Amino acid sequence: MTQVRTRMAPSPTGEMHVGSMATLLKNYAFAKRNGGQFILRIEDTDKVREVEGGVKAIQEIVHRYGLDWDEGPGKGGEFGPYIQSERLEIYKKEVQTLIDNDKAYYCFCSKERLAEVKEQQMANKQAPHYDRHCRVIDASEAKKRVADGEEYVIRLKVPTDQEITFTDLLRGEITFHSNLIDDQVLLKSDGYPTYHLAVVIDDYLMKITHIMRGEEWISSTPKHVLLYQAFGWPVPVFAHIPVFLNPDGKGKMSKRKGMVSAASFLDRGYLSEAMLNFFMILGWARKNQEEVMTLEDYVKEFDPSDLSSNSVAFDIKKLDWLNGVYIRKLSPEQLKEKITPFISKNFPVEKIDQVLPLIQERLVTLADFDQLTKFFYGELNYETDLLLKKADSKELVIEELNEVIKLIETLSSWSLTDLEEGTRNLQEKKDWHRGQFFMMLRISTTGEKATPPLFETMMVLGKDLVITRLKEALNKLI
RNA sequence: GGCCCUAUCGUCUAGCGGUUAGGACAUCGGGUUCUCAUCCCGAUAACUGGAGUUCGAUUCUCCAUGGGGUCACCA
Repeated sequence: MTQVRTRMAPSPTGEMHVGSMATLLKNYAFAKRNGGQFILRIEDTDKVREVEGGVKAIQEIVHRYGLDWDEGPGKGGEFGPYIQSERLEIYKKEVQTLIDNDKAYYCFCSKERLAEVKEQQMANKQAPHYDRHCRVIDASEAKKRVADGEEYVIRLKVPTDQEITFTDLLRGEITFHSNLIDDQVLLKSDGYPTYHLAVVIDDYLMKITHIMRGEEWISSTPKHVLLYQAFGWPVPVFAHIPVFLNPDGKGKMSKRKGMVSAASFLDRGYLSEAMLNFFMILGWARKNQEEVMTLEDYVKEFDPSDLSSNSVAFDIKKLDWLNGVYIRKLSPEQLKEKITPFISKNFPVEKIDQVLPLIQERLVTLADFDQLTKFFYGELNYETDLLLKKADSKELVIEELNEVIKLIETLSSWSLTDLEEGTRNLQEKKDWHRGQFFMMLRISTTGEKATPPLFETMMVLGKDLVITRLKEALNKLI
């Protein structure tokens, strides 16, 4: 049994998409499950679209998700370098063997001519494709034109009238007809390889056994198969993973419909563990049907052939639920550490240890912290009418407030039991409507209709602040 | 539009010829409770359609329809 080796090969052209991270997870898990290696390779062959710091950002986001690679940038490995722009000589050498074996040819067509051809084809309602204008150029003539310094690209000489079949782990055999395949550019005029050339060469040289990538690559896979054949290399196992659809189930998940970068979810208060768990259960279910699972569980069970071959909607509601599950699992120390970046500058830090337990089960994302705690500091701003809710009269509320203030001022100690017992006794003795009374207190001390339990909240606020706010409420009424 | 992939509740799925078609999220009820949340209980809700194959099709085959992907010197 040969060693399982998987890889993820992102390009540094922008922030990594959640779909890419989900695919990366699958590659990671499958390699780990089989005791193999997971390789990270940077596909930076598009110098036009590359963004500054992109290579570094890729490594960072993988680490932020709690994952790592066995070989790749920053790690090394015996099949390096793992950054394609550092492998240009390899591609040039390999593509030359293709030329020598008549599997590829030089093309001198200008971009203008290509555009014209395309326009013509569109006008005739034909599918746009390269018209193979340069395919017939004699090899020696081509060599001469290259030597003369004429600009060129190298194209794949796609065979005619041939069926190209490959096996996809999720779907079985997939067949394309070669006549429908374009003579793909392999080497660009700037000397860089295209994705198609580089991916085949690198996957072979890096001994990748299983190629798990997005479904959007299915239609270019026959080109890759042709290349493997042209090189005389064995074809690896393919597993094309379904794409994420927008939460509404319409169309491939895209920037147009919201934030899609893997980093943005973390920045919005989703836990990496919840994100990973979410990726796990989108399009796959473990044997016992349980949905909350650890990376370890997943690695033990994940098999790409069990993946659903249908594209799946990115259901934010389910993610929210999972995130809540993971937040509730956090120890006080873990929660404090993870939520720190989301704490407002105005929040009184000395109260954090008291506040966190009160809001933990109420957090959907870590970013909810502000909304849930803003009444612990700063001015309250609520409609006076709220104080009167369900009350028979304004006078009653005024009486209630006066009595509670008196009670709190004479409390022997500021303790939860004293405060709660005293207040409850007062309510019972006076026979005030319970719901009305407690809601009125909640509004006057927090300005909110929904808060953590009232007495715990008042304890955290402190005696002075509670009295101040009760008096402010009173003032609003008189 | 051509080519390729695909089709079970609103969503993610289990099912791999015979099931009261199961679970999770969401939704809606109810309970616990000072509100919200948590937690517990319950309910609504699905095999896209049509031909075959078969004693029998959600399950196998074909067609239609729907959905998705892809058609660059981008990955």
